[in-house]
Amino acid sequence: MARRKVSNPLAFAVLGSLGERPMHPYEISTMLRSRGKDGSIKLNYGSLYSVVTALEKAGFIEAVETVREGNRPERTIYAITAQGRAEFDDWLAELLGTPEKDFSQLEAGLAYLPAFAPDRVAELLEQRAGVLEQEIAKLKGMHDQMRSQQFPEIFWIESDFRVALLRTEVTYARRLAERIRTDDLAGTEFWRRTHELVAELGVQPADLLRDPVKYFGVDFAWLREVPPEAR
Amino acid sequence: MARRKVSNPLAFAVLGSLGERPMHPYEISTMLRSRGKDGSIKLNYGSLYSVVTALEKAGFIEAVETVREGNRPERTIYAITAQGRAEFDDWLAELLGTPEKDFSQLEAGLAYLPAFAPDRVAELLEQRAGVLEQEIAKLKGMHDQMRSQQFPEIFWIESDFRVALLRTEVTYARRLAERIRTDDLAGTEFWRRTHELVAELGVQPADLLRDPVKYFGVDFAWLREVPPEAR
DNA sequence: GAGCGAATACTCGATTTCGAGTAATCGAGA
DNA sequence: TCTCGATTACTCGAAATCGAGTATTCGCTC
Repeated sequence: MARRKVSNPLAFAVLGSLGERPMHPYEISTMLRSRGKDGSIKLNYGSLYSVVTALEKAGFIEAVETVREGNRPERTIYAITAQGRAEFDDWLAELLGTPEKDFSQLEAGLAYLPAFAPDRVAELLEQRAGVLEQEIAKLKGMHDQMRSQQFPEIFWIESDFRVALLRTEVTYARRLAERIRTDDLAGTEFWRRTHELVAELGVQPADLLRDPVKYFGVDFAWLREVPPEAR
Repeated sequence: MARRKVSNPLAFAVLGSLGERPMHPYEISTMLRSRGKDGSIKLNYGSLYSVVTALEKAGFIEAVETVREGNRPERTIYAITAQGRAEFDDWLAELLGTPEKDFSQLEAGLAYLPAFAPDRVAELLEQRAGVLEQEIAKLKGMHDQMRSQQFPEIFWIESDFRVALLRTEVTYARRLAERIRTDDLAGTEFWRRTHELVAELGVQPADLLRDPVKYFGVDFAWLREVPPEAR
């Protein structure tokens, strides 16, 4: 069985919301949106309702009332249980205290950099940096406004952290693009040459590495260190 | 229909791997592991085989051969198709050039900070920072070794980026813990007091905000700016 | 040469996740 | 008063995800 009975982060948000007061699912979703928490925790309706059902089955929340207004669908109001509070407590402690691997899309892309020619990569990275900068500016605008309203920082600290991550990404992307363009990145010449040869001779990159002396005029020491299964 | 026919990042890695040469699925998995790409792209067997099937159905890869060695299960060897190459190309360009929102667990945790008392939060954040520092040290050790072998940096750049992200997280966590402890974070006193009152009086946090003058002796200007659905 | 742990190469089915679709109501303007 | 877009409140089924389980073989030691 999975570590948590309901492991979707949205379930964590549901527990957190119901910890404040009983609500019906749709109300949880609007509250999350209006507080901007949907920027930190992925919210979608399909997941919301299935997660609520799962939390109920696990005994973390319970239906306390169903009301019907006019001809609208019934709204079931849920409240958190004692086990639910314990689960939320444990979960928050884990989220804060125990880092678990996040997978970022840029990381995935970087893992396959050699597939593109250096200049193409540099261009794309600069494009990314530009978009991210706009995103940062937007967030900073919101922060300035909240700060000017004396709105306590704890209520939007996650967004501030987000800015820190985005800044790191922008800086990294810009810097990497620069290093690629100036051949400062160790091995860029080899990388560049590989793509030239592939374009000129129509061979596969793997062929080039099978006979480096022929194609590059040198034997790469590091090639000998690569275990066969990574070839 | 989803933007991509097969959207799991592992599918991207499969396309990237088969772009080098034809392989059978298990071989892809061992190669990803030995190259450490499984640190950047989540790899698990269940997903691997279903993703390979989906890629085949979409025409991005095709079975070229099935071999059987001894009594072992048959291994089906797949190769990438022209459409598959186009898809990989498009996908990599998107991963690099177009940022898409990543959700980090710390961000999710920070979104619910007010639920814990300030000191508890500071403690957990410092615990997190400690663990992350070990992780960073491990990665840096690997990088030093690869650098000393002259192993081209493009082949492990994603891991270097990972270190940049982890560093940001450590710095942020340490700094935030410090700001909480020293009441430098705007609103920390209010936050601290809230938890004291909840502990002393046994009331709900929401009740305190319903009559701030009574509990805090002041009226919070920012409270009036909070729209009712965020209450 | 028997025993055993690691590696090989998957399979399976139970959850989870998703997001488009639906259907009613409300409010603003023509 | 009629219309039309936005909001409310959810449903549904297809697709994705997962990770534990299985069965074989290899290499090593005792």
